[in-house]
Amino acid sequence: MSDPTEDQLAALGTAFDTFARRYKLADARRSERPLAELDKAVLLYVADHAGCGPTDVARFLAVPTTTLSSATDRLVKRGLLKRERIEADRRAVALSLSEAGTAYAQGQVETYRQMYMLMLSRLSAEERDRFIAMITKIVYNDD
Amino acid sequence: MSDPTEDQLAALGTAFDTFARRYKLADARRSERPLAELDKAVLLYVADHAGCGPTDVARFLAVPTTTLSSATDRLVKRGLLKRERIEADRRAVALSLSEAGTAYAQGQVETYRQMYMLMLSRLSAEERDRFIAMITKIVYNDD
DNA sequence: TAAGATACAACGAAGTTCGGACTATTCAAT
DNA sequence: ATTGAATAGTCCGAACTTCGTTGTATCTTA
Repeated sequence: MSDPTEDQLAALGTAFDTFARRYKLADARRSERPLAELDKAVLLYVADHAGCGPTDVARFLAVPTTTLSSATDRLVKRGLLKRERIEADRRAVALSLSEAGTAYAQGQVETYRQMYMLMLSRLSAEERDRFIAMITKIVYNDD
Repeated sequence: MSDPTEDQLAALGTAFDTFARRYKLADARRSERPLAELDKAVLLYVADHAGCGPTDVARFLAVPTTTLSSATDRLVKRGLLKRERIEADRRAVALSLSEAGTAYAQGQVETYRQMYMLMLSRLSAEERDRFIAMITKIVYNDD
């Protein structure tokens, strides 16, 4: 298969660039100091992996464990995250969201949902499926 | 036109999520301490807008001017950016890239180019055009 | 020509990242 | 059983970044 043309590459570049600046989504909880980017990522990850350990999260997000420790500290301090020692391995800690953390995560997810909605609404019904299929291919079929 | 389905929204969400983690591109100049995200953005902007002022950049990137001042400071200190008083308005400063800055920017652009290349290479020739058309529609036709 | 708007920079407080050192456990191999 | 190595996490502190406040020229305009 022939290579993409320079025009295509350039077009994709400007599109992504604009994209990134445009869809810099706002925080759920306003008023309070917004969470650090990392903290939000941690929250979202734990939302889908209740009981996981800090190391799991650190590996997934590709940050040093000490950095992740800071993040969980902040989240616990804010009452969004729970840290519990577990029986099976007493060195380990199990992370899970508190009531408030769950609410925050849901708000965040909802915000994303609306953003995606807005994006897809620009495409026709058939285009939507095609677009999703393509971006999925790009994301997952990469060596 | 009917709304996107929940399935579509969910699929797009996971795709983007993975996308963001996967394509966290490395820095051009390794070895030295990597530039802050903001600094890279500034460099890329100035590369395309030689002679612009700090305020322009700040507005474009949506950060406070003081923050941008810090960024230009760092860049100047590293020898990547030049700051020059201009005649027309002596309060103003004209930003432009130094030799090294230009090299850095080019390296960065090249890295992006390769990333886009990798992405598009996953699609067939016709898909590429369609994909670019769609993402462009999404990015630019948004209220 | 004085009052106000502009373009920036200096300073400093508050926060984030992450390497190094340290504690508590668990595992593995005598 | 015992001990030496790996593991899970945390604590500490240095180096950075962000951004509000304050201050300084320099236009602008009434």
